[in-house]
Amino acid sequence: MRISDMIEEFIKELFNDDDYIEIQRNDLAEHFNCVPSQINYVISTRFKPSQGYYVESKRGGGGHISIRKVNTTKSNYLMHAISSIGDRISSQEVDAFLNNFLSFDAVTAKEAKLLKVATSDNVLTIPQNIKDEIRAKIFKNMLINLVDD
Amino acid sequence: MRISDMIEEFIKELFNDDDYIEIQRNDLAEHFNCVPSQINYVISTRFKPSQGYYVESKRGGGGHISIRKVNTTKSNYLMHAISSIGDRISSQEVDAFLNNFLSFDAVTAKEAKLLKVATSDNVLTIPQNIKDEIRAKIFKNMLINLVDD
DNA sequence: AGATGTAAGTCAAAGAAAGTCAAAGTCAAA
DNA sequence: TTTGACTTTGACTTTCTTTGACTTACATCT
Repeated sequence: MRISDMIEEFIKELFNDDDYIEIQRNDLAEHFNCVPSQINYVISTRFKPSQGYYVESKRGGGGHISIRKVNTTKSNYLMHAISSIGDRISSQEVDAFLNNFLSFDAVTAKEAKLLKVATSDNVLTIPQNIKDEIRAKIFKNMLINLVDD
Repeated sequence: MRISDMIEEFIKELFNDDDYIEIQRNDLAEHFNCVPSQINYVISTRFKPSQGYYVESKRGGGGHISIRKVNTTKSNYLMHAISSIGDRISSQEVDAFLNNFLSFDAVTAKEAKLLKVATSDNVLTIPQNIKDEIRAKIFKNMLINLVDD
């Protein structure tokens, strides 16, 4: 397992029932025996706003990185997500959305699987320049069908 | 015996009782003393949805190829349909399939809706010459994920 | 205020895997 | 014996991760 994945997992476990945590970048890096900037990498790839997290930080003495889980109500969740998706989306971003949808029970596991497959890179073997655009269309249109039923 | 056949066999043996495996492309290539792209060849010719497999992969450090197998022993209705679909399919044909699936209760109404949307002409705004091909890929890959075993 | 130490941020290079595509090879069937 | 489908190979590309040198911001103590 990649070190980044372990760090991600570790951070996610820190949210115990709370929706807010603070971490020390250097401590965490030391704990995982990696360079501090690896923490930044993990945060910027796995705790983006599109993944349902809001991150702030403070430098200097007593500095820290704080991460807040943004939660919206289940009912608004999908609609909100749909409108936040632009004209293009990568498959990693789709994954991130799906993880959130699942943790908020906004979709079922089976639905998530279908959403993922229909938008996956392996399946969407079309030219790069239109891939993310088509993916966004498929994704959004499928999601619309999952809103209120 | 062809090297591709040996690789195919080897991979199939990795599913021990499980229906999910992860492989390292380079390791496997080394094990068989072949170029890594040979693995891609084997996977794309022998582990297609019509053969009951769903494939995903990740590049970069810690990357891998994952293959999920659908248990087709009880000659599932959907499975049968999947293998009957060729490399291309029109949206009318999709509709016909969906109607059948629904009347046989092979999929739920919601699932049918998702299948339809993901493969519809309105959503799949890509060049005519590849449209039916991509539609077939999306359709088959979604279906393989609905086959429950 | 200025100096000093403590944290976090940035960015690009290096490394690790997998993907693509087309040329060349093989082999059986027509 | 030619053809065409299938296989093998390798050069090149893309994606993701790890690492480290350097920068910026904040806090505290003279």
